[in-house]
Amino acid sequence: MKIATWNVNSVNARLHNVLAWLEEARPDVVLLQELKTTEDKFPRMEFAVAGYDAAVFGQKAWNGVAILAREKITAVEPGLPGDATDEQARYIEATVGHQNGGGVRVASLYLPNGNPVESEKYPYKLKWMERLRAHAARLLRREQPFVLGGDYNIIPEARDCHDPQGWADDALFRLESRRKFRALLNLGLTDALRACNDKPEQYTFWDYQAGAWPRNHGLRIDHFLLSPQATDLLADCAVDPAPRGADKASDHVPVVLTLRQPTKLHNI
DNA sequence: ATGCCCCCGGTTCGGGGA
Repeated sequence: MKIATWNVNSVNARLHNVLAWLEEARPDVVLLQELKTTEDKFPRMEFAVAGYDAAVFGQKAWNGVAILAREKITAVEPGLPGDATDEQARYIEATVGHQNGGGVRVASLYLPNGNPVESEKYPYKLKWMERLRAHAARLLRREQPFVLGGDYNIIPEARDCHDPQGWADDALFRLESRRKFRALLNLGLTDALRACNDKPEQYTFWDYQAGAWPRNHGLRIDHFLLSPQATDLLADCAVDPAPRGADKASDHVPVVLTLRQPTKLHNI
């Protein structure tokens, strides 16, 4: 099963880029972030024609997350638990396939940016990360495969940034943010890319400004975190930088996770 | 130190992104 995550920076502005990539990469599941539209304006029909069912948690102009899948999507839960007053559409979770026979629980998440750090946006980011940790802890008690994929807005380590010193005080890289990310890993979750690939410059984002893409001034901020049961199925995880070079590109590129079928485990 | 670029809503500029 191929699962991709991609912050598309407006699903309607990016529709042709996304459809072209789906046809080429043919993932089974796609976790989308930054839809920048409401559910009624989501291009559901265009994705259906391409072979994908969709679960959408949208919002006018900002945020918005979705799950696309070739298989049936069930048990959809929009919103991250832990704060009934949170109106930002940044989390959607669902089951793809049959949970008891090769299916997997997946979440598409768009973690708050948190800049500027002296504003109320930074404590909102940190609290959101605490809510994510509490929710992940509950999911772990099910002892089943799950995948938390999305734009985490966290640079985990210096090798994941073109200029670590320049980003030292930024909400994406300051120690307080990275400590919260490590707390997620410390639950027993696995950063899938780093389980497969130890190389630097595995960037997933390049700013539109200042020639960041041609200069390769990137960040690795889009991640897949896997439960132990999903990690046991991990076959591969890799960034696909090619879409960043297209016309009208998103500033993020897809990360692709490949899981083995769980039934294969019985033959080991 | 700031803006560069790109998207949205809603009008030709402001807010937000990272």
